[in-house]
Amino acid sequence: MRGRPREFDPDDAVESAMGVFWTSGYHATSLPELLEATNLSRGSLYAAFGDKHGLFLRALDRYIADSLTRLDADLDPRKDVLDGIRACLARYVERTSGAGAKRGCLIVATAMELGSQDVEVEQRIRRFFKAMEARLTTALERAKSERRLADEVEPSTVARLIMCLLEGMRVVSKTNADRSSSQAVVQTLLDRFVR
Amino acid sequence: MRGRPREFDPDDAVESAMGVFWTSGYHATSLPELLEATNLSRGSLYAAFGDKHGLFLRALDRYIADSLTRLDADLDPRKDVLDGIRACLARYVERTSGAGAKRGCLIVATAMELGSQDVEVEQRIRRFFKAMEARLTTALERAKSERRLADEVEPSTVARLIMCLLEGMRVVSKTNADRSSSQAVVQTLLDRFVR
DNA sequence: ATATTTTTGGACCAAATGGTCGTCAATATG
DNA sequence: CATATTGACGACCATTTGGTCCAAAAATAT
Repeated sequence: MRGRPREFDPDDAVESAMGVFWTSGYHATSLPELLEATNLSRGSLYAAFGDKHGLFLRALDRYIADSLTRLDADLDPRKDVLDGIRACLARYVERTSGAGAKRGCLIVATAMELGSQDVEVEQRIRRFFKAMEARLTTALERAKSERRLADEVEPSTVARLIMCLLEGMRVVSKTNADRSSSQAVVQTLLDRFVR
Repeated sequence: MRGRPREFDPDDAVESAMGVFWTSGYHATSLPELLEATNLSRGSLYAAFGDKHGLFLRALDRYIADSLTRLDADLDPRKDVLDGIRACLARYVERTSGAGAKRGCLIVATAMELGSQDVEVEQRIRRFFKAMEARLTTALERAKSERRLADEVEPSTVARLIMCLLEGMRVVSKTNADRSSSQAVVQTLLDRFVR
């Protein structure tokens, strides 16, 4: 290609921007903050991403992709199902304790801040939850077929229950990052639904 | 009292403001929007509430008070415990379906938007969750003493589990307000924890 | 070496932001 | 009635907002 090559890596910029949006939310993040975090000038940023909203979408997409990647790693079909589910829950327990908990979750925050006002965002959030629910459902169906899930219970319903529970933990732990109570909740859940 | 009397009811103004914050969030709500919703002039609003932040705190306090009032009504100690818990859950199912679901929950939205950056807000949110958890715990202890709660299970842990689940439902239903799945989740929960 | 293409950085902009203040109106008190 | 006190209103303000644009620089292809 002709012309002067880019001096920055767009993916790095997206990652930096993601960090700012993550800690501050969309509206509370200003252009100057974004510029400082990404080390870009206004011109470069707008040329590369269109506008603040475009950059946010990129950041959100990245966050979602990362989340699903971790989920897939935890629920790897080659592993023992229950180990996978436990790993997944354990990860959320970690994420809802200590300093990390205060940072919250970009998806949850975005769902609440823009979920019903920005169609592009709404679509992404909905897809994420659908994807997460689907992965959990698959895992639970596997558990069920191995007779390791409680009998009377439907995998898809439990999947949604777990998803809501985990996301709710992220909300509550924003102002109360108590590890042990998250731990206890997850343990109780497992006790009642799994064998 | 001396001087010209107020022409507006501050509580009405707070309620109107609450509505705007509820649908748009703190940062996305502008002064002009607040002025239109409350029918106040800038001068009056600032004289009565200090600033945008002060008005928001009042609105949040009101929302919290309303929520706890409803919770207390549902979990009325004079009623059958399980009926109370069921009523409480049913209320959340209602709130997470249809148009109302898209509006979300001011507490959850505020927790995510300001929870870790605004100490006054953080305090209020934390207190709310503590209060909600405490009420649920009390109800569940009553259920336990009546042997209507699953045996191996601890009321305080189940209380937190339910709270997280309900708040998580509010998050997920922001972009997927499917009544029947909320219904099924709640039913499954009851099936596994209650007799 | 030159022409071409693209990036860069920041000056610049209009609009919107939250917030203040002075003037006038309405009531209570003497 | 006169005065003191408070409220209402909107003009006004400094700052910040997201966004545009252009001149200079830089790097490639010819």
